[in-house]
Amino acid sequence: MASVNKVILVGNLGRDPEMRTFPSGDQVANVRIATTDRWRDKNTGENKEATEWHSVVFHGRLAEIVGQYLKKGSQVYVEGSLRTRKWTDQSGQERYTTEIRADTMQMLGGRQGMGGGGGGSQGGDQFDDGFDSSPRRAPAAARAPAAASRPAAAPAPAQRPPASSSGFDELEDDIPF
Amino acid sequence: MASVNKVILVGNLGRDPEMRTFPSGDQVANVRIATTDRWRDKNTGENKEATEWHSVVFHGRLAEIVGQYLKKGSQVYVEGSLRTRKWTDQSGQERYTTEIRADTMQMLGGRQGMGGGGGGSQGGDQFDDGFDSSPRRAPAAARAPAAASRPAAAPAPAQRPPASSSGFDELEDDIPF
Amino acid sequence: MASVNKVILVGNLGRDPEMRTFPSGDQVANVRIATTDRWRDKNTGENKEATEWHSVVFHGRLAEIVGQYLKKGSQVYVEGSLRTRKWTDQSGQERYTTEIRADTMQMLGGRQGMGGGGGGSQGGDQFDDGFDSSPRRAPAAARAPAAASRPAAAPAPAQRPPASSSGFDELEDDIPF
Amino acid sequence: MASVNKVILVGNLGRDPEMRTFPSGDQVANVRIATTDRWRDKNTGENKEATEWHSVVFHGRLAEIVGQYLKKGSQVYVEGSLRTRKWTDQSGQERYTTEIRADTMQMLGGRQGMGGGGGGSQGGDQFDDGFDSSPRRAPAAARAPAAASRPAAAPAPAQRPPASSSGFDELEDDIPF
DNA sequence: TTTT
DNA sequence: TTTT
Repeated sequence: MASVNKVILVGNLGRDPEMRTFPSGDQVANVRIATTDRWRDKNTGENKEATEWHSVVFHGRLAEIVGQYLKKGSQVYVEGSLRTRKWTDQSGQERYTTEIRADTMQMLGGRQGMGGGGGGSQGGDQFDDGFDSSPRRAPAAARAPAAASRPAAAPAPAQRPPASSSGFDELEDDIPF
Repeated sequence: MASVNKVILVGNLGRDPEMRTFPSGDQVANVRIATTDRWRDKNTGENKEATEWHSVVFHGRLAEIVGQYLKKGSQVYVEGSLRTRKWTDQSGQERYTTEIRADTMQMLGGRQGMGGGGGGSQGGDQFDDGFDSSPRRAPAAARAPAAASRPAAAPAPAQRPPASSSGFDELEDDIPF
Repeated sequence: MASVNKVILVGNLGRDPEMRTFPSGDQVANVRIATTDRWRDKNTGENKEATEWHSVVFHGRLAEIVGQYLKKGSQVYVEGSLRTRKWTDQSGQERYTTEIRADTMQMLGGRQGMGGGGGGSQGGDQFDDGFDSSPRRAPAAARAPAAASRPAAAPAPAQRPPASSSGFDELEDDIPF
Repeated sequence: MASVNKVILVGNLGRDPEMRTFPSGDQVANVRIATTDRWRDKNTGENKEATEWHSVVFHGRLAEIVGQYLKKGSQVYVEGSLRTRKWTDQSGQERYTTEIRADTMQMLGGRQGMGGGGGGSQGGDQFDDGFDSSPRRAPAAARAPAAASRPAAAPAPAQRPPASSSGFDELEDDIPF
């Protein structure tokens, strides 16, 4: 059946990416992204705001880029799809966590939000290392793998949802997100 | 801070909408929408598929339209934003549910998936009854209220997440979704 | 520089796709898609509508699917990017034509709008023939080539814009669109 | 008929906005936005890039914000819809120009790209003057008017397309864009 | 937990 | 005509 499952976010990282590396060398990056709505209350005239936090998962080459260039505070554009994972908590109850699986990522807003220590000329945010995460013409490696397999994540008995490991069988380093 | 929080879905209703009506007459519609990915496994060559289920909440005039025209199986285009609600389950544990708050809705694919009993000419899906849910030029009533207030939903002590009631204080009829 | 150039359409084909085949066997499909806005005039209370026509270009495997399954009247979801081509008309003047280069396509709304003669069970629109044009997990062949080259189309001296032939050098059959 | 006509851009202004003011005081802003794709050529291995230029039209309160805060070089997120206008050139020939009518706008990337002279703390891009152009909860004034009427622009006899003036009858100051 |  |  024809279907579309698409998420588009522009927001800021709440903290540095959580990286996990697989024995194969493949990486997964988990990131928390904040989006904030601001509006004026019709009745009271007050300025209001509400922040939404999103869990975003990056795979493969995209994860590497995230680990290398993003840090707490970075502003990013992310395009991906929703995935709700089922897991079992300590008490044996089924629980659900909704994540965004990223397909593309664009760094926004100059170097101020970039990781990697390098100062560099404020105002730029270009990658000069041969990769490209443009939505349309990016090399395969800079986008999510197009037709990855989709095994269920092995759920861990935890109170917090287990880290997403879609598409991989073993974790070298399982930092819960 | 500049931010974007946008979801676009094309999928089918898993069951009829769950409607709730407020004393004011305002309505909320909760809907489960399925999106299905199909792909061929690179290694085995097998055809695979995975279905994702999304909880979508409609308010106001949009909710009325949903209640009137959509039913189990209806194919829809939905545009909205992600909202994660926190609630407390029976055992006192904090839990989270992620929903899509719909801003616009478009019925797709002819009358076959429409509610309301009417047969009508198969193949069409035009509305000729004066409302309009077009993304760009819809009358205010057919889109989500533009600058609604955003009080926290009053969480109910339940094992399932309480029905979303953002923006309203009292439920006339609280069907858990 | 970080950038995003994205178009999302849901609309209907104004006529059957125009197909062109290259000596290599590659195909290009040109399609005209109508989107219609309806709204009620604030001042007069009249119902109004305006139709927008979009030129959409499909390449490679996507073009083949379009040629095989879409026809006049088909309802489709298209995701792509904007491209403005420059060409020279008969009088030597520079002119510009804006097209949407499609990355993904989803057929909507049951078989009523499908080409290929087959009747089939009205109401469904599932493909069971091994291809997949889902936005996320589609096989490479059903999406636009990820990193195609981008030579300028060779402009033809015509009053109408020449057919788009980005990425190809020779046309076997040059039907102007 | 159900339809969607949506454009999402992240790019930079090629020059300062062109502002026009109507006798009523309403404003229109015309902006040129560049999006750039970069990719590595599969065959030659060369880094390539192509820039696409988009004409974007803002109305009402959004136009005012654009005039006040954006300038050449500003990085923006724009959401809108495609509109192709027909006009007649000097020689009497019908010509077409495709524009993006903006519905929402988000400034990206800190103050480095902001107009208005003010230096301020680099890295910020917040508005502190009571308006809000957030996609979801913005006050009506900061988004495009929801149900504006849609009269055809009065075409001017020019070699370049006449400036877009959808929704307005008279121009106080007609700077061609 | 971000950002302004 | 932008940006890196």
